[in-house]
Amino acid sequence: MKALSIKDIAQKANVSITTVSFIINGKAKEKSISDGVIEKVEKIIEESGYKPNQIARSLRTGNSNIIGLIVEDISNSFFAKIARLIEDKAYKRGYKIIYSSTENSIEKARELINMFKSRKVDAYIISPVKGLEEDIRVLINDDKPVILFDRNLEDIDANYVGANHFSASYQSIENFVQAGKKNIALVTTDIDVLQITERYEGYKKALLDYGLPYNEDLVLKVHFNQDEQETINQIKQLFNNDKIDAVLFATNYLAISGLKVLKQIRKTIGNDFSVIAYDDHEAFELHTPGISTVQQPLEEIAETVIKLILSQLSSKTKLPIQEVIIPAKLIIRD
Amino acid sequence: MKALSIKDIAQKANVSITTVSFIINGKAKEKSISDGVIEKVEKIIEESGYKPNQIARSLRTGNSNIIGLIVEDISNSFFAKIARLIEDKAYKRGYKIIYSSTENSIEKARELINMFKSRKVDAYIISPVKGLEEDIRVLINDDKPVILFDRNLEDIDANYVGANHFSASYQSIENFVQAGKKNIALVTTDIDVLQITERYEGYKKALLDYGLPYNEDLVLKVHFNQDEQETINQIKQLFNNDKIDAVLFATNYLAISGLKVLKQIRKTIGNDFSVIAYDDHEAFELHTPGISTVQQPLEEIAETVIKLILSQLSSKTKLPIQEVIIPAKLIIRD
DNA sequence: CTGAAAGCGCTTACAG
DNA sequence: CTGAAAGCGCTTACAG
Repeated sequence: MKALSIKDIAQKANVSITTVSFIINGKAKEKSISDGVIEKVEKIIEESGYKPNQIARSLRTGNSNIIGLIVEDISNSFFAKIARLIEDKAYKRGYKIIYSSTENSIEKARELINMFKSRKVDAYIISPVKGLEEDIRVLINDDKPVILFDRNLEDIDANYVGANHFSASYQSIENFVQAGKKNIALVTTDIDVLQITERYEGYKKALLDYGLPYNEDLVLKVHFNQDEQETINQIKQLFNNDKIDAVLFATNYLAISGLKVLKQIRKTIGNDFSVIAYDDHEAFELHTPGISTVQQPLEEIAETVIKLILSQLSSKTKLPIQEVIIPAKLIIRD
Repeated sequence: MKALSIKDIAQKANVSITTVSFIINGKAKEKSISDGVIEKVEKIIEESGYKPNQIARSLRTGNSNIIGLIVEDISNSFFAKIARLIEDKAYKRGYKIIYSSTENSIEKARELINMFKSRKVDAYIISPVKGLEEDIRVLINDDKPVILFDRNLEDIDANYVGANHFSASYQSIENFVQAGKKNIALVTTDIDVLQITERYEGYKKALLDYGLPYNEDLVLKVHFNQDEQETINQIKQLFNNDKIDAVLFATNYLAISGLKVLKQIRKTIGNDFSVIAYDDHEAFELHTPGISTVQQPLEEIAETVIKLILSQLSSKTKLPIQEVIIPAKLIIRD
């Protein structure tokens, strides 16, 4: 059973495929097709269940009504939630999203961009890895709308939407200091991307401003791709230092590993030991006591990304580059 | 800057596009192209960075090397994890995955199938909603490989991979009974899909087998699409009944709502009150005390799905329908 | 050993 | 008010 084509519809209606095409694309009025013909063709399309072949349309027009979304890991709840919000919003505007995970690998990211390119996606939303600058530049030179989100790249002039990681991290430390904490640890990763280094800078700057010494022994940078067990071991070792009275986890999955450690070594979170996690997670609200978190405004990020993409998609001329920095919110729980 | 086409490569190499096409598709030997020509063309392709236009290829061949994955909600960690595993495995075999969420709406599911159809995906992996039977039947009649997973549909003969929900639910209740529980509650949803009704049936059968009465007041069926606050209120009301000494939550998000209630009403989980949650979640391991869960073997489900899809994709003839039921595991924590 | 040509299903500039 | 025809970039049956 072969699918119907525009030719079949044209034959059934006794008109040319040109006429059918105009009607399908809402250009009937503009091309002054008579009302009778419009009605007849629409009825036949309706009855036959004909759906235009999008592949053929893409080949001809060079676009696809598809936006490519590249994230680090779709199974991370931060990305899963952002993806879902972006999908919803794009869908309402007639765009579909296809997404894929880079797993923080340049090669995989590059392959994904190539795949999207050869599928002629109309625009790219990318949570990039370092080293991808050149590939992104090529897309931009090609006049493809590109929005980076979550993490920016230093050597590139691209649209960007993300939270103010430096200031969120700074505020977290400030909060600890005001509660009288003296030995504040940071658990972060060794990936060299801005949204992580900014959290580190915020940590350092806050210590400096409040006259606390920076102590290397209190900073743990775990290797990005390592086993969780390895991470757990390293955190356990860090927590051997019982001077530590507060800790900021730079990502939600590090915080989860950290909480597992605390459970294992039976250290309780309370007045003597405070925790803040970067990026919320359902486990944090449920935890006893509740875990304070830095919350990025997911809804606002998704909305801004889609708005920027759509305005670029509908604009004939190249729009100026925009960087939108959205404040993150510190939620204190106990 | 227009992208290169096969024509450009043919011109540069002074051969026909037929020759280039054969070389790209690894048919050079079979078509006995001379080694010199192969080398020359491959060098030009390499140097120019030429990538074949997949859209054109799809239009011509009618397939796409893309598998469509339709889930209920990609931001649910069960689906996010399955999606990621399937993506990895498919990727290694040269297939890309595009995924999208139905949000349990027949209309959205139907639109997604149509979108995938018009994009000529090669195969479908679907976590279906009831009412989609006819649409799925059309795909199967069209000789498209289709695998349902997580939940099966009653009136349809399709390949299926999923956990044994009845027996997992039965075992959970058995576990409660053996611990001496008498008033075991069930919190589930009102969606009418097999994987949910089977959990309900398992609950009832276990009570029956162990001589416990079935008490309607102990079963809460919350409405699928309602606000979480509403769910929380209903669970709170259920827990007013302080005879209840154990509760099985039929999904992980219901369990999360339930744990929030327990925290609010300051009821502690322990000897007097036991909890089991269906589908694991990071929050459960971290919870104090740890929450026992029914774990579906994600890895095995993903692997089986991909295997079935690939064997259908590579088989010329229609393969017999297979239903693979994989046991779920009850993990007891405290 | 290699190529000319048809055709996949559309859109659109041009013609009348 | 409507249609014939070119062309998007490929693959492949056929011919030599």
